[in-house]
Order: sequence, then structure tokens, then C-alpha cells
Amino acid sequence: MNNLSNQPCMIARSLALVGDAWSMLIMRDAHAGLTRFDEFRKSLGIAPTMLTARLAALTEDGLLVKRRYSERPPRDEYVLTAAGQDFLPVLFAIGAWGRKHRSSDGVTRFFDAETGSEIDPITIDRATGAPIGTRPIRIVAPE
Amino acid sequence: MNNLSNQPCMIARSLALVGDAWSMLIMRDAHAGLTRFDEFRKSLGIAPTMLTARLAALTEDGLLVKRRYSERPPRDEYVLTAAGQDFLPVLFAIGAWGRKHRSSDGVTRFFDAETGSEIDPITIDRATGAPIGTRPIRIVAPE
DNA sequence: TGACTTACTACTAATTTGATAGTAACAGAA
DNA sequence: TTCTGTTACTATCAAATTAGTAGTAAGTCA
Repeated sequence: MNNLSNQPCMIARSLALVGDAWSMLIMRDAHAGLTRFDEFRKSLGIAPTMLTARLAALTEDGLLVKRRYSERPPRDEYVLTAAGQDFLPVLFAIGAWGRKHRSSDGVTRFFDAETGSEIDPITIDRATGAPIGTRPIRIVAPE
Repeated sequence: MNNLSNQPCMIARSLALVGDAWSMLIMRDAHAGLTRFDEFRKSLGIAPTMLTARLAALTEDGLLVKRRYSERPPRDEYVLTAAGQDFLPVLFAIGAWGRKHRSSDGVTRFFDAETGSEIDPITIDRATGAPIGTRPIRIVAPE
């Protein structure tokens, strides 16, 4: 795609980084606990060239960090940064949408890793607590 | 990409439909009120071939409907379905992420179209009200 | 020494995307 | 009636991206 990162809209700017399915799925797997090249490759069935490129891009953009976990032999893994962890609501919103509009047989479910309770994500307005999507909105870009 | 729509994970299945930047941006513009081919084309700077393909895919997948607004000459526009409207939280989550981690100069802002009050989207667990992203999670796919 | 692991790169084919131009079906003006 | 303009596209082809397979580097383990 073209020059998304130069646009004023935050959505467009963000999509420049994660606006493709592979990146989103890598983020999903990273949140599920995967860290290593081969774990991602096997989980996603992605060509290694693609995976190398995506991991490098996500690292470059600060969603992942490359961490050396073995000196001999040299081995690196990819772990979520704080910005990467903050990406989870996006995945949840997508999952919640799919659950509502695309579920037929089984659905992917989310659980709190510690308490074990199931999570049912919903996006609301922080101030009023009103769910997003129930009222018409106006999007305003600067400049 | 490959066979995302056959995967068990709702996130992957959803990304088969909207897992590219153009589709996301079309959804954004649709929520901002655009309906016509040329409105989308000018807003996005997208090649008409691409736009035709994306609009057809989003229509096929039930996020938009094609509505004839003029018989002579024949003219169609694209409007959000209920499923399409429900996609708004995804865009908000992406925008909120970008606002937090990518904002430098101006940021795109969201307003209630009727009351005019600004919206600050946040994704929470419906049951507990706890914000998503503050605790480790476990993702469980069926089968 | 040989098999195995892990994180990749090289290479080539297939597919998608992008850009430009053009078309169909009209409306309204001259 | 011809001319210009509008809108929603399609055709065509070059350029870029993606996918798939194979191979490599730097080790470990038996």
C-alpha cells in the first residue's frame, strides 16, 4: 500500500503497521505465549521469508523486541513490548465481532490466565460507559 | 493469503474478511458517512480496480449492502449493514491504540454525532468491567 | 561422525496491487 | 443535436508483493 504512515488519521497510521492479516495473527500468537520463529511458523503455516519480514517490521515498530535467549548457539526470540501488549484490545474487538457475526461451530474463547474466568470483551466509552456502536458517531481528523 | 476462513479461531476467520488495510479504511469511511464509489475512491486514493474488488468482498461478506439510489441513470451506493455497524469497536480499538502509541502531532478524535461529546474508547470485560490488557490471558481455540 | 535443532536466507513462481485509460449510461447546456 | 460533465465502474499491463521449496549457519547431542 501507499503512504499510510503520513496520514493524519490514527487508524490509518496504525494500519500501516498492522494492517495485514499476518501481522495481526503474529500478534495474536504472541499474546497466546509464542515467542520463537519456529513456533510462529508452525502455528501460522507462514513462509519463512514472510515471517522474517513481519517479525522485523513489528520489531522495528516497537510491538515486539528481539531477545537473545541463548548465546551458544545464538538463538533469538520475540516478546511483546508494552505497546504490543496494549494491542490486545484490538484482537479482542475483532474476536468479539467474529463471535457475534461469524460463529457457526466452535468459537475461540478468552480466559484470564490467573483466575481462569472467561472474558467477554466489549468496547465502551470510558466517560459514560456506553457501548460503542449503539449510537452514530462523527470521526474528526486534525488539519 | 491462504485459507483463513477455514480456521477455528474467530480472529483468523474475521481477518479473512477485513484483514487488509483497504477493507479497514473503507469500513472507517463508511462509518464516517461515505457511501458512494467516488467518495471512497477520492478519500482513499485507491485504484478503482481495488475499490471494486473490496466493495464486492465486503458486500459479499455482509458488512455492506449495495443499494440503488437512482434508476436512471443506474447508480448504486454502499451502506453499512448491522454487522458492518458492529465493526466500529474494532476501528475504535485500533484508533485508541494508535492514539496511545503513535500520536505525535494531531490525532483523530471521535464524537457522538448527536450529543457532540467526545468518545474515549476502552475495551473491558463485560462481566467484571476490568480493562483488557492489564492481565495475562489465555486464548483457547475449539477442537 | 552423523543426525537433529533453530533461525533464518536464496531463489523462483504465482499472485496481488497499482496506475492509467477507457466505457456505459445517462443529464443538462448550447 | 452535439458537447461537456457525472458516476460507477472495466481493461490492460507493469510493478510489487507473497508463497513455496530448498538450503545454510551454528551449533548440540549421542
